[in-house]
Amino acid sequence: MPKVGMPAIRKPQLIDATMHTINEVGLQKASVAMISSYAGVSPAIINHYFGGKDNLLEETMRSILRQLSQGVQQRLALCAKDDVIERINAIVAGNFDLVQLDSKVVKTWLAFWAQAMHQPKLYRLQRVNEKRLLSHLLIELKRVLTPERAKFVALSIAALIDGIWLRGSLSPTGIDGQLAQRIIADYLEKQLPSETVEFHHQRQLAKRT
Amino acid sequence: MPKVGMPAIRKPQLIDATMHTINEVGLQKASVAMISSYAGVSPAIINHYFGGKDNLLEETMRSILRQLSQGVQQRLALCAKDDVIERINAIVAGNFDLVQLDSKVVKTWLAFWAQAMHQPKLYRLQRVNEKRLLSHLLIELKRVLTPERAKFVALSIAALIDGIWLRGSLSPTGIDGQLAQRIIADYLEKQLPSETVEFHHQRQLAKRT
Amino acid sequence: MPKVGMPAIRKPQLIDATMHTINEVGLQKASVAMISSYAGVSPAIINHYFGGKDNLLEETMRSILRQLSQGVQQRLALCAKDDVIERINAIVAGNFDLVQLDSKVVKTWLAFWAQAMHQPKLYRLQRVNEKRLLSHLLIELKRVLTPERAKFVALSIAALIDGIWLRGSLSPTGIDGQLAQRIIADYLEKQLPSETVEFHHQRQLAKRT
Amino acid sequence: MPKVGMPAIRKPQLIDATMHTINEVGLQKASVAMISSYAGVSPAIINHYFGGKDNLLEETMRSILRQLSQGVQQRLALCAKDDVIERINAIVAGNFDLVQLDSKVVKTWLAFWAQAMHQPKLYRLQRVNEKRLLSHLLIELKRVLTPERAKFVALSIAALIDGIWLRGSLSPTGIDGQLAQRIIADYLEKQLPSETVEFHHQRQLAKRT
DNA sequence: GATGAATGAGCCTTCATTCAT
DNA sequence: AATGAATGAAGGCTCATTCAT
Repeated sequence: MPKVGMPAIRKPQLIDATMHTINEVGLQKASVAMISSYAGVSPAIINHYFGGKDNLLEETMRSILRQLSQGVQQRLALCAKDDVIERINAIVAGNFDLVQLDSKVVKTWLAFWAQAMHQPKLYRLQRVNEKRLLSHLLIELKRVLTPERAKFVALSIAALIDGIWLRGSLSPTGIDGQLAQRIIADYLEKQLPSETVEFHHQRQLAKRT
Repeated sequence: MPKVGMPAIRKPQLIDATMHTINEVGLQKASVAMISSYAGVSPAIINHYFGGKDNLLEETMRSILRQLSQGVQQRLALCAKDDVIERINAIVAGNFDLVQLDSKVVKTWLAFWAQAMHQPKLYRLQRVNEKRLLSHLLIELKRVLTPERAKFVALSIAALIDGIWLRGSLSPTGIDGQLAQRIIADYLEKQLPSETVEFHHQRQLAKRT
Repeated sequence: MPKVGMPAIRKPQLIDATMHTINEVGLQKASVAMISSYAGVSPAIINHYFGGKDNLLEETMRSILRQLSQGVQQRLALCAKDDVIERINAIVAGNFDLVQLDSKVVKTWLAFWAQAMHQPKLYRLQRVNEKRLLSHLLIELKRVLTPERAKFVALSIAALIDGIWLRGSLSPTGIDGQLAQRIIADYLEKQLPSETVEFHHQRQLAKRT
Repeated sequence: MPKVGMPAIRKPQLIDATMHTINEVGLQKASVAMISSYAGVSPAIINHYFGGKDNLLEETMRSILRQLSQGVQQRLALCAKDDVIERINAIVAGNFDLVQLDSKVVKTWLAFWAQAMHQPKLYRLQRVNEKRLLSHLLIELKRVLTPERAKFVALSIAALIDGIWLRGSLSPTGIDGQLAQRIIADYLEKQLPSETVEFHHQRQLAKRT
């Protein structure tokens, strides 16, 4: 009987090695030889477990997106159903989760974003993710704004999230998640009806006591 | 008897071919063979004029940044010195110039952005550009906001610009420059002192008559 | 507690899988992975039972040759000892046995023939087989022809057998065993002494009544 | 200006190296590295001139078939139009031309024959060649035999040619072209009408005086 | 100035085989 | 007995670059 359960060990190990390698040298130079050598295994292992480099890359992207999605879902689950601002803050916080701000993850993500334009599979993954963010935001905003205005604000917030993230990715100091949340909170206060804002503030005060 | 002035012909020709090729197949697969074949010349030409592929890529990035910079400068020159909003609108418009929204340019830029993280020369170019945008915005905002607040708003606008641009780059319908300008104008109205906004609106009305 | 008698099950199973795979993708692409996967077992099994791919291939060739030899022997055993033509027909029929005309067998054989030139073990197998055919033919022909003439005719018949087989191997309609037997019977009638031919015809007539 | 006319030098050189290598180690082990090393050039050259190994192999097969075809055509051109036997002998002689009997060519051909079953391009080449031989023979035979009988005899001669060739390919002494011609001449004498045979013999006698 | 020839390094992948379980 | 894990070697191919012409 052979060693069993290795896939469950090797797959995440190789995905991590992939992100590590992309972080170090970039996607272009991230060869299977480099990735596998970082993982301390033979290059052939990648084909054994993923059936090719492309699949490994796709699974790596998928892994990042899964983590992002989970981070948002978990935060939303902890929120009150009726505090729109709190819920949007949760969505934003999920997108600036510490895991997502790790240099390894940031560079991998950006590399895939550029790559996605020329690789249908990655493109689809990216699009799904992009639409999910918008959809999450819209669900909340529609409760306090007209549909048209809700869409406008959702687009703005999504743009702020991605913009801050993109600019931070290139900054030597990395992405400032706290600043991101402040910027977006500030934006929200000015866009949402005052009752919504008031309601949120009072809930926050209540929490602290 | 060498033909004179060839560099002035060949260099832009090859830079254009580079963008075209990146647009078609992505940076990863954009080989010198492909680029030169699109330009209708021999691969050796690239080394002749640029001394290597890396330099060609750098010059291509430089060319895009130069165009961007010029677009902003030209628009600013046409603005009143004292209408902050008009000037910021000009900066935004420059960043969403039709030339910059061309698929060729968008994909090339994004490719370089991802690449910049692992290539010092490109990194420096990108940083300069990034700071220039912020600096342009700050100059205007500081005239109507506290330094601290000005920085906060400048970062937000820069994020909105890059975020809209990034999200649009992946969208099948491309980047919607008009929407971008509306989102940012809306943001400005809510962030700037009411006198500043009033002043701008009256100038606009005056212009039309 | 090892299962006993497994070799007797596994070996033919793997030999059959080998022929099947060669039939499907050719000898070049018939990897142990493919062969074992068709057999529904692990690739390591092949080394277990045959000690390597080369041995498996050799055993496969041996298996085909054994079947061929048996087919001829069985047919000869049913013949009258003194009817030369009937006996030669039996030899020919053995070489065009339905088992030997199966696409799997034909392609495997041809692949080995080409291979034999560069692999001593296969070469020896092939030579033995080749000589056996000639020898079988000579034994019969020498009873009715001069030794010199017998050799000449034996070579011709062997060539006809192999030629028809080879040409048929490439034909989309496969090998026409019936036509082969007619061609060779026709050839024999013109090469053998008329008494021999007469004797054969009368025996055939006698059989039917 | 670059070196010109290299393709005309390199292509035959590489095709020759291919046959040489197949002769030495067989098609399976004939890697581009080996072939190019024998030709004294870099492996990349093969891609430069043939665009891949497959094309090189195909061109090699084509080259052999072209030579065969030319050998037959040239011999036919020297024959009297009305001497059927002489013409068939010419066809046979063309197939047993010294060039075609070279070990290099024989092994290459056999390798391709086996390969052809799994590679459409080679298959087509082989089929064309096979049909051409039959067609050449039929043209002559139909002038002296009924269509049905002509086809029967043509198939027989083609089988004899291929069979003698195939058996000789495996023989340590190589292919005996002279014996082949004697066997087929003998066959013809017994299959063709006596006038045809007579006419041929008298022409031969006349030639010698 | 411009080119096709030529190359060496590197990449992804396949594969026969070994090994621990 | 049988297997999946794992590997090192090798294969075909791409590519940026150099060079003679």
